Amino acid sequence: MQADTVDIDRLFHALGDTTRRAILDRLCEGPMSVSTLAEPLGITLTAVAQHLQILESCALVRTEKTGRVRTCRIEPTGFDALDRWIRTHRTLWERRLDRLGAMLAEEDASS
Amino acid sequence: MQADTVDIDRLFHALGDTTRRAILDRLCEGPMSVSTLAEPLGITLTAVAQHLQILESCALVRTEKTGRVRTCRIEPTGFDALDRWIRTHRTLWERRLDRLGAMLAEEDASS
DNA sequence: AAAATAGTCAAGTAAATACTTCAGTAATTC
DNA sequence: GAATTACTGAAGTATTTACTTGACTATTTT
Repeated sequence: MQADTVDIDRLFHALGDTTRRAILDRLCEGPMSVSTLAEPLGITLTAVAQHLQILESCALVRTEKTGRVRTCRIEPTGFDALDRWIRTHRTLWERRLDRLGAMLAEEDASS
Repeated sequence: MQADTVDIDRLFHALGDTTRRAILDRLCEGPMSVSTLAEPLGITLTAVAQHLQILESCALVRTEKTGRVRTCRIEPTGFDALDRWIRTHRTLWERRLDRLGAMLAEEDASS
């Protein structure tokens, strides 16, 4: 497993959870504290902090503590990595499907 | 949780596993049987079949049994759903970041 | 300085996940 | 028709995951 693979693993894992996607969606409204973020989620502050650690570990969120308040905001870096993965794989898959299509067309022509 | 959300949950979960991504990558070479697919993975046929069920349940793979052989191939439907999710969210996030940028610019101008 | 607020840390728990083994079944091949 | 091949199904296990509680620290507010 290469270094790059680990990141993609973490990214997909991070995004595979409804609560974490809800946190990301919420952060689209703008930067906010952990408590504010937690309020409508119906889970403990501790749980939210745990989710934030995961989101931060794959560069989907950035947080910064000032005084007693930790402010969270969206970080596009992780998102870019995901986008790159998708683009690469879409290309590979489409190339494959194109080849398949060409093969079928050839079969048709020769029948 | 809406129907759409369930699908995205399953998609990300499916892609968050190294073995399943390896299966997808392998299937770029073309359609192949479960045994052929399993051979270089170093896990049992049963485990591979379980992964395939997951990949099939979110339309990343399509399989078809003829005789005693089940042939697996890539299915772009699930991939399209993922791409849509990414595009939508990229837009939302970028819009937010633009607003932030504008706010910072305004601050600069007024100081 | 006392009380309230915002978050953190450690430990525990229930459920989910990625496997396994072993015993089938159905389709080929010899 | 006997042996082999390709897969399927049920059941079990170790690990991970998403949470919880409760005790703690550090920062504001009063």
